[in-house]
Amino acid sequence: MTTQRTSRSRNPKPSLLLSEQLCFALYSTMLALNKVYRKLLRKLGLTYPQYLVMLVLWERDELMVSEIGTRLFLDSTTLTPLLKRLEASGLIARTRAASDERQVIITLTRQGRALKQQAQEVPGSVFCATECTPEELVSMRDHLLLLRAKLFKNA
Amino acid sequence: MTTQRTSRSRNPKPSLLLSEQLCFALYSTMLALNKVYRKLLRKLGLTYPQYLVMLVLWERDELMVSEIGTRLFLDSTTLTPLLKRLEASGLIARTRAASDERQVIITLTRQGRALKQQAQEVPGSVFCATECTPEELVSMRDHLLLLRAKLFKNA
DNA sequence: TGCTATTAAATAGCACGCGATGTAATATGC
DNA sequence: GCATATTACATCGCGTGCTATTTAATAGCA
Repeated sequence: MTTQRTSRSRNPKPSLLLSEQLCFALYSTMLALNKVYRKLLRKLGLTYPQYLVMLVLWERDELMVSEIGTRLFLDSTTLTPLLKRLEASGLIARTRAASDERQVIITLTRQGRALKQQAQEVPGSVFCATECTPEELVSMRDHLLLLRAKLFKNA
Repeated sequence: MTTQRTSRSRNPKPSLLLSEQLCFALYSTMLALNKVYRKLLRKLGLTYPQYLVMLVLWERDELMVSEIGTRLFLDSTTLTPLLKRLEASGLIARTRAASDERQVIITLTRQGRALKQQAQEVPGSVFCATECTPEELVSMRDHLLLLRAKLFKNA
């Protein structure tokens, strides 16, 4: 048996205690966030990952599958079926690029562009659900982005 | 078109810009974290959610499914098949409680208890992958726990 | 030109995570 | 004591997210 120390003790060491772990805090907060989004996105007919794809396309239309993947840290394995569902919903179109037949270009349909109006209220609703100040949220975001970069580097 | 303001502007308002969003930072950091864990847990034959269940059981053995669920914020829909897989791996046993036949009591097997030794190195490896100071990690964890509580309240 | 390597996306299979629903055991109310 | 409600799990179906593999198109190069 090795000695367990909590991260609150004088000489903190990583432990197997669930309550101590940043990772579980991250994981379970993500579950909570998903719950909030599920409720908000239900009226838009979107899941959270689908919403993320729409956010990307509302910023810049006509992207390759892999370009969307780069922005969202997802690969074609995840995106291909997701994009087919968005296509089936009538929000996007998938067309092979003429210049390079390997590429599938994702384009917003009129309906997909129109959905942006309904989505405008989502960030505000999520903001309210967090009960945080903008400063707190920006601070957490920036710390997370730093952590994300390091985790990807060491993955 | 409504005016978009970034959260860096003087009067911050929640926006549809991906790069601005705490939620995407949380989501994508979770993906990165999962990558790190997958590599570490592969030699233990565990997924991250399975690892979480083992953490709970290593702290306290002989728990009901719903007690594990309460600790991990997961319900029987997720846990039942997961626990069956852990049972198939020989790490836990599932037995109906005599006092209340509705309850399924989860018990560690000898092999499940033994796995704790191999798991001892995991938190340290993850800690290294974060390249953060313990103080930074504790601070992020506590901010996340606060956020989690608020999100569950408003879900 | 023709052969090989690389790239973009898709497919198959597995493991979550959850909403909706079902089932069996226990608790409650009259 | 018996009908009803509640509780604890389980089942079904769907949508990710990933590993391993496949297919088709393009690039590179002798």
